[in-house]
Amino acid sequence: MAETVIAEQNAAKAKPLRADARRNRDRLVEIAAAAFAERGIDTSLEDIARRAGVGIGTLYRHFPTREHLVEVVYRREVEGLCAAAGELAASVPSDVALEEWMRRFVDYIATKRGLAASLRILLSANSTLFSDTWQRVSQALRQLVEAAVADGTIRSDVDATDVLHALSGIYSAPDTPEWRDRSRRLVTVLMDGLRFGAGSSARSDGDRSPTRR
Amino acid sequence: MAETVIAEQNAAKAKPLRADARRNRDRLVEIAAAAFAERGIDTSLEDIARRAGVGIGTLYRHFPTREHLVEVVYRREVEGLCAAAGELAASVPSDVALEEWMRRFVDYIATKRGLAASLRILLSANSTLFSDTWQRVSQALRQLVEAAVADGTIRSDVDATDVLHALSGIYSAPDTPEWRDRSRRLVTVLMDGLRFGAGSSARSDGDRSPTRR
DNA sequence: CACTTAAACGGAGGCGCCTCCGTTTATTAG
DNA sequence: CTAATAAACGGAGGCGCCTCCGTTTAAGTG
Repeated sequence: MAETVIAEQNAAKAKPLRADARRNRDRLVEIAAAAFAERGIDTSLEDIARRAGVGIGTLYRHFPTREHLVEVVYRREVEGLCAAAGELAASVPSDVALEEWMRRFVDYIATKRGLAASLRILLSANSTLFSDTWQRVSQALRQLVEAAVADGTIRSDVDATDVLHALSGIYSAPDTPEWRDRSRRLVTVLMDGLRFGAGSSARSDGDRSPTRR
Repeated sequence: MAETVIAEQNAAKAKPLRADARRNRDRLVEIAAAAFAERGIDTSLEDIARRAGVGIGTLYRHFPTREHLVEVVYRREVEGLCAAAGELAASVPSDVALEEWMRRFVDYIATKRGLAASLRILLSANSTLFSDTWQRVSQALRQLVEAAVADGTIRSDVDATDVLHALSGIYSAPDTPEWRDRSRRLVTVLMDGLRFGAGSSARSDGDRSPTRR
């Protein structure tokens, strides 16, 4: 029990996987992600298989244990969040990209709140998973912060680590009903502070920061 | 999931429990202790009920969750170990009592080795349980050490904390096949060291310490 | 195409979990 | 001793877990 889950095979290695297998696997992960988010990490696997329209045997062939499935879903979500950093950076001004990404980060954590206990167990039983995802998130944030500093849209006397520390309060905050709103407000405050000492350029949107909600 | 298990109701409080109920409960704990030791913490609860000659419903009435049952068994065993300290102290010379108790401690840990992972989860999910048992064990050890120091059967420049530290290496040692023997040998070495600087009296058994197996 | 076969599928079945509730029994009052 | 009753019993039943294996199918081969 609680043995470390093997890291997901990074594409193209070992076996290409048959077309139907790939399809079923992807569908399972998708349905599972929705199910976990909606009904918690203890959702019936049989139910997930049913919803995905495959037999329970198929689910177990792809994911030998519940933990395997949870890990894959978790990694996929973290990956999605981090990939959004690149897309945002490419489509909106750097400070807006940073702000929007932090909001999504809050939303992401919000969906994980209910799973806290179970996730903690998973993460402590699988330290690779923990460090992998933490590293990935840091990297995404660094990309955004450095771009914004380079553009002069936020002050230059901060770095990604500072922002990460500022954000980390979000983790430790108690799980109250107003948690999400409070956290989003904190992001706004943080961004105002970051923009405050920014270089001369990029201040065209003088009304964005004070926006509430 | 993983909610803290309520501390066992200390005798005589709340409800005296009907005779048959008390009997069944005791029997369940006893059988469960054997089953956990023998087949691991994941043993089927149905099987435990079966062996105890009661219905599964009875088991669940007494122990609403698997964790409740495990906790009670665990506390009972720690209690037994610690109670042995008093008995030993009353029946054999103080240094022998200390030595024998440490051997039992090693044996006790040995039976818990296989359960390490599950126990860690239980202990981290229930900090009261952890501190309670740790405190209880320390107290038993202190009783023995102080008696032996007072008798002059072991050196007087050590205290229970020192011995506890010396013993704690046992916890961290890797779980190899020869673990038990090595640990027992360490206890012997430790005792020799403790006796070495002892007061004049109690050296009648000059051949006990060097004994190997 | 037809054929082959390794790969993938899926569900029946066995087992354990846990709840619910009709039945039995220890205990107390008379 | 008998009756009353609260407490305890215990197992059937519903559900989920997971394995095993007979059936189906995608993807090469001639």
